[in-house]
Amino acid sequence: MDSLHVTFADGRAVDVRPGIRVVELAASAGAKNLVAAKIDGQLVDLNRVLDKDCTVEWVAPESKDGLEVLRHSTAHLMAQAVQSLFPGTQVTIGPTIDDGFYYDFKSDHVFTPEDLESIEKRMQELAKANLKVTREELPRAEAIELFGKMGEAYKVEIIEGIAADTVSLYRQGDWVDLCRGPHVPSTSAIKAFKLTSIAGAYWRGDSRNPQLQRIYGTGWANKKDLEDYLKRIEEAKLRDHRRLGPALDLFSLHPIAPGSPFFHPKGTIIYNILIQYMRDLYQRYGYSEVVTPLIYKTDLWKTSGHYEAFHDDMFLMNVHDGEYGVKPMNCPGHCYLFGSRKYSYRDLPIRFADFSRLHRFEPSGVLSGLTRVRSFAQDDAHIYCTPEQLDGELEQFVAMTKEVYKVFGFDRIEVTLQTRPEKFLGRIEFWDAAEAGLRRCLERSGFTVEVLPGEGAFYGPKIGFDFRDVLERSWTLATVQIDCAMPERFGLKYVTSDGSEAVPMMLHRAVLGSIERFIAILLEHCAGAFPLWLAPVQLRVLTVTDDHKEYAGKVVEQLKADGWRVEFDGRNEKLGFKIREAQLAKVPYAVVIGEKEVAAATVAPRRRGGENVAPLPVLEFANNLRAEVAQEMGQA
RNA sequence: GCUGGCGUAGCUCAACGGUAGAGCAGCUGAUUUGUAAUCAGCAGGUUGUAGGUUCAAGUCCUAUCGCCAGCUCCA
Repeated sequence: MDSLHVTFADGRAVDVRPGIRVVELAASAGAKNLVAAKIDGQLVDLNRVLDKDCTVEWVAPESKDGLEVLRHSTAHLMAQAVQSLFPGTQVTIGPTIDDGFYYDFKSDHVFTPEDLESIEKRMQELAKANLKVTREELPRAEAIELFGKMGEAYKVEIIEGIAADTVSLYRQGDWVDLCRGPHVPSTSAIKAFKLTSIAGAYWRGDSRNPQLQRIYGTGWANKKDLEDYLKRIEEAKLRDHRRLGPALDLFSLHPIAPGSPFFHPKGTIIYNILIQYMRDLYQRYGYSEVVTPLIYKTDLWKTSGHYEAFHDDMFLMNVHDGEYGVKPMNCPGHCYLFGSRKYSYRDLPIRFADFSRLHRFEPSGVLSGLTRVRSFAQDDAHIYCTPEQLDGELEQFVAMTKEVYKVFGFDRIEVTLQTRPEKFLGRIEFWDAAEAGLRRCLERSGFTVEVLPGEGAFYGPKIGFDFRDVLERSWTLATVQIDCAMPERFGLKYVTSDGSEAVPMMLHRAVLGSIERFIAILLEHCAGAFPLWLAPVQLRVLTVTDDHKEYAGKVVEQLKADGWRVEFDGRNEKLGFKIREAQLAKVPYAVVIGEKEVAAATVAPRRRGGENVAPLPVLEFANNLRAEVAQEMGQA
């Protein structure tokens, strides 16, 4: 065979000599500005040699694959820079992540923010030096010897874990790293990057292992994309609930109670509306709300299994006659409630809803605004049902979740199925049945699902509905979990149709998740501009001059009597100033009252954002508001 | 909890080891104003806290609390 048949992505085909390198093929095909190629669907270096008929697809730096390659190569460039500046530093792993990359190092030197600047500078020099990036393959044993000689203990450990006979190395200049690749053909292809932060990270992600130093960076195809990204991050910070919440006077945090938010009057309005919204849904979905104790003797959690698994995360206290604990979750209490009387299969399902405040002693390092707190409430409920009712209950939960998220406009949901962890309670056959039930439910739900093996709770598998905050961090809001342990541990029974006793199925579920976390995500989702039905202040009545205060006062009373949350701004200020303040406070409507409105007995509403509504009588305005709320809540 | 960074007025930020300052917010007064900032004046601080070094500490050191980024964990 003296020629190879190459087919391009656009359908064109050429015959080329065997042994041609991809980069030469690109040149002859007129393809420019490439970082890699896909041969038969597999991402490869441009220096790869062609030895058989194949299809070829070019990978531009801006493409998803291109950025992946580029960022990976940038991570290598960073590692090279770090090792040249700080001899003795060992490299470990350096993968790409969303928008960038990181590399974990073991070094006696402690990296500082100033170091990032010098590392960046060295990276730029190395990029400019246009070092050829070359791939070579080495037998496993030789690679182990090579990295062993270099003092790269972590790399040796990685290679020892690789099953293949040969491993691939990448060289650029005098620097070499173990890597699967592919990489850019030369360091000069790396044009736009920035090192962003330093953090600690455990080797292989295990806190029992040595802690490494991780340097994060972001990398892009060109300077403009980099600038755009940095700008996007800056803008996202403006939507951060930790900034917006206090600025809008919704909540605050004080060192006197770390991780335990104070909700101000305006934040409390939102808090209570969310709970009321769930209560209304509960009415429709057949839940029964209960109120249960906050503090229990620790025997409760010894029975449930939480004491052993959760001990360090609980607020415990010794009081007079023994050890008590503040509840970190509602389930054990609900089990007592369920067990306190005899239920028949005819009573099931029983759905106990509970908005109790929960306390968990989270490690100080994980506390963050409202997303990770030590004191919170959930729209929590536990469902006790027969095995036959399981699928129906799961289906109902998914329907409820979909209904809720539609109202809030949450569409970027990531659904995960989290299965049995290494440490678990209960019988394996329960777990298998439970996981099968969750899988059936998800298959019918239409969601794209990611399975996270071993990530389930210690008492059962779960489905998580995750959302991202403005900084792209993922948080679980809704969750449904099947309990494979607690009903049995608490000796729960119900009477079946044949008069015998059986252990009920138990589900844990929340739609909003923690109210605190939900408010955080909601706040960032709408950038503080809450929809009318949720806005803590829905209307602000503004006077043009003092002459209009009397009529405006009557309008305020009328609107309040009609159930609206109204503020009155009758200050001696210019209208423009008051409008500006209402706008900055993100009040949905500024209701302007001047001479014309007094004369015509109307109001002149201005929507948040600037749109003016034609003046109309107060009651008519209120009717329009009612219609707007109904539409927001999907009841129109 | 671990690693690193940061704590100055209500907020955003200044201040070489040498008298803690500005803008906004607040208060007082003037101005009576039509859809995103009227003007003037006043007040505001044990520089997170506790030690230490120094003639002198917001600045240097130690401890501690909190916050931020990430890791481990998690609604």
